[in-house]
Amino acid sequence: MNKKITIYDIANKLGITASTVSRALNGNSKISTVTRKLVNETAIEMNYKQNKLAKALKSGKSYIVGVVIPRIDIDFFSSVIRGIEERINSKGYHVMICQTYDKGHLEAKNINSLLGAHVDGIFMSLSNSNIDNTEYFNELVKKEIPFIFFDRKKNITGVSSVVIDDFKGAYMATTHLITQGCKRIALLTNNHLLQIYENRYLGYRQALLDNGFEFNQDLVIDTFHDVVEGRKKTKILLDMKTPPDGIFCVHDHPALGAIQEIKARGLRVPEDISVVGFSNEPFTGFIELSITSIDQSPTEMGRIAAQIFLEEVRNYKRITSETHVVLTPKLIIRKSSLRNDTAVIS
Amino acid sequence: MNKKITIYDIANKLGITASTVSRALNGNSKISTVTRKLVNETAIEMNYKQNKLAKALKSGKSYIVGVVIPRIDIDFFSSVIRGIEERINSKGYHVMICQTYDKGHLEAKNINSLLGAHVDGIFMSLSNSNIDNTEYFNELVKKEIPFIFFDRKKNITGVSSVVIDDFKGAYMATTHLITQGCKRIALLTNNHLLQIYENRYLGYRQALLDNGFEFNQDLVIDTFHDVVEGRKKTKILLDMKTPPDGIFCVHDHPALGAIQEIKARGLRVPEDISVVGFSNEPFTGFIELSITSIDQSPTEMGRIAAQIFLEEVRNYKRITSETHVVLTPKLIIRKSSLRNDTAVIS
DNA sequence: CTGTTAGCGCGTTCAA
DNA sequence: TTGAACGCGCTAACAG
Repeated sequence: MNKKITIYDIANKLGITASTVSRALNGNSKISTVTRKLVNETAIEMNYKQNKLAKALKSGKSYIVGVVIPRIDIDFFSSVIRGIEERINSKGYHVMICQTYDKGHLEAKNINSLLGAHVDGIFMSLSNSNIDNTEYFNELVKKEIPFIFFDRKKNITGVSSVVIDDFKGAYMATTHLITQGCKRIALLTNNHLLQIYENRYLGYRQALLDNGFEFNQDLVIDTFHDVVEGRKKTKILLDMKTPPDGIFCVHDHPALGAIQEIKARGLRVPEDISVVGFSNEPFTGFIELSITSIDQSPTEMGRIAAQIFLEEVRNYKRITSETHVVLTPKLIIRKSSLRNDTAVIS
Repeated sequence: MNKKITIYDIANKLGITASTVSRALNGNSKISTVTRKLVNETAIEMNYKQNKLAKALKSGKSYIVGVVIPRIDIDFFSSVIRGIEERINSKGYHVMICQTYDKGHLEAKNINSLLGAHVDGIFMSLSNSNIDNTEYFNELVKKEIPFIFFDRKKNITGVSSVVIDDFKGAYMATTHLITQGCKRIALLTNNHLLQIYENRYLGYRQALLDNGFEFNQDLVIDTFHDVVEGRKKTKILLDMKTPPDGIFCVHDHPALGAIQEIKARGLRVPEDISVVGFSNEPFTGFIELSITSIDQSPTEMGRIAAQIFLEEVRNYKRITSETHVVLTPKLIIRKSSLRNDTAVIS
C-alpha cells in the first residue's frame, strides 16, 4: 500500500529513464528545461523521497556523523552537541549519538558500531575509565574519515581537537583565590587519566608557585564528578589540623558539595573558605550563593569542532594536517569567592 | 590504501563465494562447520566490518531511530534521550538527533530528513510554535514505521505516546500550596498550543475549585521557559493590588525567576509567597532555597518509549494498536513551599 | 540532451 | 552444503 516510490516509478510514468530522472533531480546542467520541470513536478506530485541509504551506498558518504560522549545528561556535553548539530545540520548532516557511561569497553564498541554505520566523521570526548587500549584508535585513524576530539582529548597523530586551555583556566581560578586573600588553597580534582585533569592540576600548582605559595600535595584530593562525592572529600579537608581557606574544584558539582559541607559546619562562604568550580554549569549562576567558575563555551566548542569536520571532510584522500583549537577559558566571578568589592559578573 | 574489505575479499581469499561467506557470517544453519569456522577466522583476521548501509538498503531496515526535540541542552530532553539510547542501543539501534528550536517549519524539515535517512522509527516531542500543519504527520503515519510521542504529544490515530499525567501533577502542586496555607494562588504558564500546558492549567484550575477556591483568570499569566521571563511576569503579579501568596509555575526556570523577584522585593519564600515548579530539573535541588517541583522521571520515560518502539517495530505490516502510557507525577516537596513542618524530600 | 550499462555491498532466491 | 544470479535505489561512465 504505502509503496516507496523510486526514481524508476517516476521514470516509468514519464516514459523516460531513471538516469534522466536522477540527473534532473540533481540539477545536472545538461538536461532540457522541459524535462527537468516535468520531472520535478511529478516528483512532488508522487511524493518522491530520495533514498539516502542507496545514495550513501553508492557514493560512500552517509551524511551522518557520530558523537561519542560519556553521558548526554550533563549540560556541558549536550551543549556541545547542540553546537555540532546546529552547524552541521544546515550542511545536510545528521548527528548520531553514543554514550559510553565512562566505560572503556563501550567506547570501543560504539566506535566500531559507528564505523559499521559508515559515518562520515566522529566527534569524541573520552571516557574517564581509560584502560589505554589505543588499538581501536589507531584503526580509526587509518580510516579516512575525520576524527575530532573535544574537551577530553588524547594526543594522536592525525586527530584534530578542540579544547579549552585547562592549564590556564585552573591558573586563573587559583590566582583569583589568591587575589581574594586565600592563603591555603586546596584542589578537589579527579583521577589523572585524562589530560584535562592533569592540566588543571598543573595550572593550579603553577599558580601557587608563581605567587610564592608552597605546593602541598596533602591539599590535593581526588573525587568524582558528583555533588555528594565532592562533599564527602571536603569533609577530609575540613578535618585537617589546618584546613584550607580556599578550594578550587575541577568541576562544578563537587564545588557545590564543598559549599554544602562548609555551610553545614557553620562556616561562611566566601569569608572563611572561598570556592571556585569549573565548567560554568547553568546552576552555578542560579543558586543564591552563586559559584565562581570557569566558562568553557561548550556550544561554541561544538560549532568549532563541526567546522573542522566540514573542512576536513572535503579531503577525501587523507587527513594530512591536524587542526588543534584551544579556546580561552573565561573566569566568571560570583559570590562563592568574592571577598573584595570587585566587579561581579552575573 | 585502507580499502574497505567486503565479503568478496574474504571469499576470494578462501576460494569460495560471497554468498557462502554471507551465510557463514549470519549463522545460517546449513553451512559446514569447517567453512563457518574458516570464514569467521579470516573475517576477524582481515578485520572485516559489515557494511550496514548495504544491509539496510537490502533489508529495508536501517537500525537507526530518529529523535526530534526542541533542544537538547535542557536536562529533561537529554535525560529522555539517555533513556532511549540506553534501552535501544543494546538492541543494535542507533539514535539520530534533530533539534527544532521550537520552530514548526524545522520540525517538518527534520521529519522529512529522517524519513529520507530511512530511520526505523521516530520519537518526538513537539515544538511550541505549532502552526498546526498536520500534513506531514499524516504522511508519517502512513509510513509503516513506529512513531512515538513523549511529553509534548498530539492526539493522532496510530501514534503511541508516553507522557506523565500533567493534569494530576498540576493538581498535586496546587493542592500542596493550598495545604500549606496559600489563599491566592497564581499560575505562571505558557501558551496553550501544547497539551501539557493546557492540562497543567486545567489541573491547577480544578484543584482550586475542588478546594472551594475561586478561579481567577487574572492570576493566570503566560510566560516562556526561561528564568528572566519568569521573573518579568512575576513583577506583574506582585504589582497587583492584592498579589498572590502562592505561585505555581509550569516549568522550573520561571519558578526560579519568580523566587528571585520575590526576594528582590524583600519578601520571604515560602512564608510570604510559596513557589512550586514543574519538571524537577536538577538545579531545583541544588539551590539553598530548594524548589518544590513535580518529577517527570524523564529517563524512565525514554526507556518506556524505547520499549514501545521495540515492540511495535516487529509488526512490519502495520501498526494496528497504539500504546499510551501515562506516568504518575511525583511531588517533590522542598523549601520553596514548605511552611508547615512536614517531611521534606531531598 | 538522453539511454544503456554497470556497480556500491549485501542477502536471498533457485539450482546443483 | 555451496554457487550463480539477481535486486535493493541510486549515480556515473560511456555512448549516441
